[in-house]
Amino acid sequence: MKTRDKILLSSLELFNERGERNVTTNHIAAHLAISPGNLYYHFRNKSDIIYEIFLEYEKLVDFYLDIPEDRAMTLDDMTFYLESVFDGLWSYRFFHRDLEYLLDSDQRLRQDYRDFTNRCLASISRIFEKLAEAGIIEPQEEDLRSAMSLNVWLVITNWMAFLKTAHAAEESACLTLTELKQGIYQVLTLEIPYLTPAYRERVMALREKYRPALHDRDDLNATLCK
Amino acid sequence: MKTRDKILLSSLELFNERGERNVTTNHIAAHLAISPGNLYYHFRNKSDIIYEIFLEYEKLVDFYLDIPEDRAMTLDDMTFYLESVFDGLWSYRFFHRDLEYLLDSDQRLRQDYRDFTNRCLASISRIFEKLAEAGIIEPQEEDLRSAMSLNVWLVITNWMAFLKTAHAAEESACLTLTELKQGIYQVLTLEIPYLTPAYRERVMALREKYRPALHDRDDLNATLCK
DNA sequence: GTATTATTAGAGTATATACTCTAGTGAGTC
DNA sequence: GACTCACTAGAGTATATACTCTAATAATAC
Repeated sequence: MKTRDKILLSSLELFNERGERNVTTNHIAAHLAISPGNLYYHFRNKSDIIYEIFLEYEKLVDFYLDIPEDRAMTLDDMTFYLESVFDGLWSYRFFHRDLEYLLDSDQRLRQDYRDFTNRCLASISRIFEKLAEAGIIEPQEEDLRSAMSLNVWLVITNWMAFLKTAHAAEESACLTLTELKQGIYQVLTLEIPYLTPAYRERVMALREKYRPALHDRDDLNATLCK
Repeated sequence: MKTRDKILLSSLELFNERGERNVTTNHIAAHLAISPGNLYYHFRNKSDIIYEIFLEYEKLVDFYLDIPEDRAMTLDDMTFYLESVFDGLWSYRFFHRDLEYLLDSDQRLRQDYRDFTNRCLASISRIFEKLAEAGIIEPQEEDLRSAMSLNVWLVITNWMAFLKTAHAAEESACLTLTELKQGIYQVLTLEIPYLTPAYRERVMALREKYRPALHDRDDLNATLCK
């Protein structure tokens, strides 16, 4: 693997693990056992590394959220979208953590992220529309649909922060993809009132699969997360 | 005013304006025209300043979210809760921005914030319960009510981050309380399906008051925010 | 007044951080 | 063998950051 790609990979790994704020370019170089000079041969600065990682993230989510227009939408599609988006969020989880700072220090990123958000919102709204066409949810006026889409987006992008901050015993590193996907339970909660009678049972059953475990997770975590 | 209080006030002001990450103890001292030594006479370190500011924030929100148990809830109560919570969010807006980092660097804060979140969630849930008792929304099972409360919390705490990141032309400083309160529109969107026929019209009218302006706000901002 | 205590200034320190500069090395080309 | 060129090492730099230390001044108690 090329040094350049190794830098991107290690950076992402370290950022996700410790948070961008706690990872310096020297840390990245040390982690790869290369010199800082070498790192700066491949990237002009830290922002450039982050920007390239964002482009990957963007590409991934755009790929996941591609809506097929030649056929009706199924419940499986919806499940796929939810699972995928949370997968993406997990793989690039450092990003939303320090989002505001990152956008403040890179105007390119700010602009691109804005467009990205708008594309995501449009996709979510389109998914709702197609779910209605498929008779899974009741059709809604566009106004309501976009407000709902925005709420879905807010829940999705804030779910991880909630997990990491609301559970005292957990360190940041101490978070599993499974827990993250309990966010799906929250998203489906938003849909409940709009489900058609024909699909209500099936969606509720799907939602049940993601229900957070009831017991206090602290003990479990103690064993799971060293 | 005591130097100690001035430090807290200036810190909050600078944190809100520039973000905690961009404000050093030296900046705070310089802003007050006092020496760093003086600042460190009053506070052991930066974390202690942040912690005390959090305690204020916590106290304020706890005060706002006190639910009177001796009478029924009105629509005005609900409006007050929403307005107040967003006021609090505005006054201490730096806090949620760097939340994860702050909690990672101060265990007291982590524990306290966790308890704070849980109290807020309980209050939101209790508000829903009392809104149902008052015939404003349909009563719901506890399960659903707590999932809904959590969604409300996620929307509220993430609304500002959304505003600051989704609008490219806006600098962080460039955000008004009015815009922030459009978050109320989003929260009321969550309630729509649960409104009783008796109150539906009134709540929808209330919601309308917070609807975000339709036009592209960039031009307006250019004039409003220097 | 004198003693004590609270407060303040301001220079200083140890460490970290993002990034630069110079001097290479090694693989391929002619 | 001479030359090129992508790549790398590693020491070094300017600046910033959180925080400390000492000495001095103001406020208060007796």
